[in-house]
Amino acid sequence: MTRSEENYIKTIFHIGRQGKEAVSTNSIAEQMDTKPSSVTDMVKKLAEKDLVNYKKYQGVSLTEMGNKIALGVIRKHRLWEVFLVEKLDFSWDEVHEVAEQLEHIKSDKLIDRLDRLLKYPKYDPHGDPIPDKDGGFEERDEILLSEVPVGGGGICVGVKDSSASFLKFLDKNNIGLGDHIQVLEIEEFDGSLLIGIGENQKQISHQIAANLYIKLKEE
Amino acid sequence: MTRSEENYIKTIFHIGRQGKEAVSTNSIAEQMDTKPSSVTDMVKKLAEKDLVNYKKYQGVSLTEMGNKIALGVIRKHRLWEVFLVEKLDFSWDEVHEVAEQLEHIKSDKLIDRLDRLLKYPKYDPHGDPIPDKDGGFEERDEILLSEVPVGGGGICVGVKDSSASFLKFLDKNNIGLGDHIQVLEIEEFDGSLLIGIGENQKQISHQIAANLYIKLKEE
DNA sequence: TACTATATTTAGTCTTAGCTAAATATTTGT
DNA sequence: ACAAATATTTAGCTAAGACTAAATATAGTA
Repeated sequence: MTRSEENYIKTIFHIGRQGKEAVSTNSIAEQMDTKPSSVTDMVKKLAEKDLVNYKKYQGVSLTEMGNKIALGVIRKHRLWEVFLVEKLDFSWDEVHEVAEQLEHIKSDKLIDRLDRLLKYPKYDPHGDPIPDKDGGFEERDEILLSEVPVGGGGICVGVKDSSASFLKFLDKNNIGLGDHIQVLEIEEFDGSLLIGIGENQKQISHQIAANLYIKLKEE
Repeated sequence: MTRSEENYIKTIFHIGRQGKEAVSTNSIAEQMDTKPSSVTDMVKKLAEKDLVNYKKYQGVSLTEMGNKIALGVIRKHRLWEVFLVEKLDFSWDEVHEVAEQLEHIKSDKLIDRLDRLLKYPKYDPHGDPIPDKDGGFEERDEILLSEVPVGGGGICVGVKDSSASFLKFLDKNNIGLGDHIQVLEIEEFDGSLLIGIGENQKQISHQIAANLYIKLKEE
């Protein structure tokens, strides 16, 4: 697997939920900041290797094998992110770029030992689950804060958008994973929310709420 | 800098002592397991970028800039080796391959923080010095065990050959960095040595001795 | 349903970094 | 000093992965 092949596989996985859905040539091109024609070329090559299912004009999905590879790359990416935050004191908005490089390092031993060093973490710094060695996923039952009705609330467990700008915004506003959040009011006009977070109250836009994952309080 | 360019620069540095000496096209090709014609191509490209001094048929040396880049790559390589051994329990014969990949990761912050995590090590697991951020080297006054006269001795501080096979041999024979070694006899016939190592005595070939660096006991 | 807009693929080109074979320099040995 | 051996460079080819422009398929709408 070349670096480039791995990146295509990973992107196909991310766009079609877990690579099961067929995704369009254009969506891949857009996501990877490349041209549709380049995507077609690569997709043909991946189809040759039985990593994707591809029929002209019908979109692409991952095969069993392709899925395994995607999960492997994602596992590496997320473990490195944990490493960068836990061991090297990176902030959660700084890790992505570097992890994009580190995820392509080839060494099973390296990644197993890294996993051990980090004490087998289940989630990365953005709350995304880390696949285990066999590609097993721990899906959480979480919903977006924008879906929580007035009066409801829970623990903030993840972000949907993990762009640096969003993460920096959260830092600036003292919103982080593990925080207890309650929805106090929803503004009819623009969908903005008044939330209780810890001891404080805050007004946040609908867009913010639509990018925070909440685990509802049990029972 | 592409990965390939970095590897050429690094090789030129290693062959000509610190890149000062002009090295031949063929020696680069041999070291990198590639063809002389490929070396010529790349060397021209590096000369364009002012990273090497190159005159047709006269060999190659590093410029100031080329030297800086070489030291940066070597710094990264050796720091990663320390990380693999210290934090992930790799053995010293396993680190090279993985470090060859890790040395090309681009992030100043990453390498500075890694340095800090490892407590600013001065030497890698094979006893080779780690350049500091500005390319500063701490050269040790060390000599090869094969150069030590009968009766002399000191501390084993490094290996010249760091191939996996040699390092495994040393492990098998309980010879490691930090060991105190004394030369008791040198066999005329084949140059093999009888050495005292800790409490024990051992017979080793000239070839082994010619690949162990010794720091002579002071005064 | 037919026409138009959009999505996708094909064909041909470029760059990087390799290669082989042939040409040319340099070095060495007598 | 000159021929033979060796080292190096040049020329032309290849594969991966990208691009542009042109061709073709699909989808949306009147």
